[in-house]
Amino acid sequence: MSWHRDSGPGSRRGYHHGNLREALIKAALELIAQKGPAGFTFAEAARAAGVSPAAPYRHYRDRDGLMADIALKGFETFTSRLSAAWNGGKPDAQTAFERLGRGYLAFARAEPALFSAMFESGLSFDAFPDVRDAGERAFNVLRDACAALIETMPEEKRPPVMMMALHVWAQAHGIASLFARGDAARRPIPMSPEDLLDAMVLIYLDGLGVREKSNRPPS
Amino acid sequence: MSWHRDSGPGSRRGYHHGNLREALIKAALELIAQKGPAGFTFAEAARAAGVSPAAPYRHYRDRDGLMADIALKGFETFTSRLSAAWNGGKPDAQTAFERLGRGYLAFARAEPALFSAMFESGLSFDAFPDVRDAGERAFNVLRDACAALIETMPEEKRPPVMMMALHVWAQAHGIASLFARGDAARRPIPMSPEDLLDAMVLIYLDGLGVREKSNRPPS
DNA sequence: TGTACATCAGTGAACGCGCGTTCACTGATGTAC
DNA sequence: TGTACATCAGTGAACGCGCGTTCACTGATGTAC
Repeated sequence: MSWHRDSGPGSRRGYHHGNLREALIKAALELIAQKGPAGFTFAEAARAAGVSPAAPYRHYRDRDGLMADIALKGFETFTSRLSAAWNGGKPDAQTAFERLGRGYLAFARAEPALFSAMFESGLSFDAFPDVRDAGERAFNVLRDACAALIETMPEEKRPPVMMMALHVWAQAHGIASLFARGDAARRPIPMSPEDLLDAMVLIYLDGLGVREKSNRPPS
Repeated sequence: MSWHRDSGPGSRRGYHHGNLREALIKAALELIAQKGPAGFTFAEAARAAGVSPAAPYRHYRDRDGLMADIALKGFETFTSRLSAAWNGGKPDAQTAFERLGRGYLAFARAEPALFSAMFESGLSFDAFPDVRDAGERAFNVLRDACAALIETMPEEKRPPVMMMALHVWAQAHGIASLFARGDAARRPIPMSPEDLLDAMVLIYLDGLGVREKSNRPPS
């Protein structure tokens, strides 16, 4: 996956762009960041990539095809960021779990354009099954982390993994999309979204009985 | 707030529409429901309302003005639905609280167009302060319910109202926007969103210590 | 190593279309007297 | 009760614009022999 054959400032590109797909994605992301998930057109992305309006048709069926590719790459990036945050559950599951939540928010803040392409672009998952699959792989990082955390619990108190994973997803997603996103739709609150999520997850884990009572700090 | 002076099937309307604002909103909502929050144009809404493309300018500055009015009405409806669900905390705070959560999901499912206009239209709250205010009134229903629930707790265990309200909002909103919305962006899960939210909130309340241990059913 | 050829990935001109917006206008309604 | 007039809420024609999409084309690249 190389950039322009002859990249670098001041270089001339020839008849072939060399990396139009990536250039279109990059252009679309910048436009989304400026104007929201509906804020770009096929022609505009082509113009921003320095290419004729017909060129994108060599790579994408239509605007939705480009959008789906963006969402796909978004979920892939998301998966790797979440995996890195979880880091195999080291040094212990609870610490890593907290990092995972912060990783979710960090992504929403750092990549608002990807975030809205993934969750708010209105793409049909049926039309783009590979996007759905990529989304599931991201979810699996959360689910595996929940499974690891559940492993540390006494057997008779263990909740269903799927339920807990969906709960944690909804919590992180709720905070991210209401308070932590890096765009104009963020609602201001008098505390950091990270602290808010941390507190919520800790209370939730207490409710599950993950932490021993003796470990609970006074609230 | 009347409908057409001469409403009813087969009736003729005169030169004046009589209720163009409401007709435009209704048309826009139908278009949003079909094609997402970006899925209508000013001209299209006018056409759907049976009026010339210049007519909407008598009522709205531009498309965003109409969108903001939709979001405003959405928040007002949302507020009254949530209030009705809470119903003054009767017969007891916990029961009413559960109803409140279900009310949140019911709104997302029944009014996906309003929901996305309110939360995903990309409107700037700074440009439309009355929309922000209406959103805050909806939030206040949640906050007041949390305050009432906190009242039932022993004094030394009471969490900050604002924190709890934001937690509950994020939980309900996360479930609603991921799993309960009434449009194509809903993700299928192997249980009802209502049960999922109920379980999450109960676990969260357990974590807070709202319920006595003796009352906890075996998980 | 050279050459012929297939394929790939662009061009640029063209088209029909619908949108946003404006304008002078006009029909309908409300009100002062 | 009638009349004159101000105001409101529409019309419809017009405009420039950018979009999506197509088409025949062509420059660049890869490969078989």
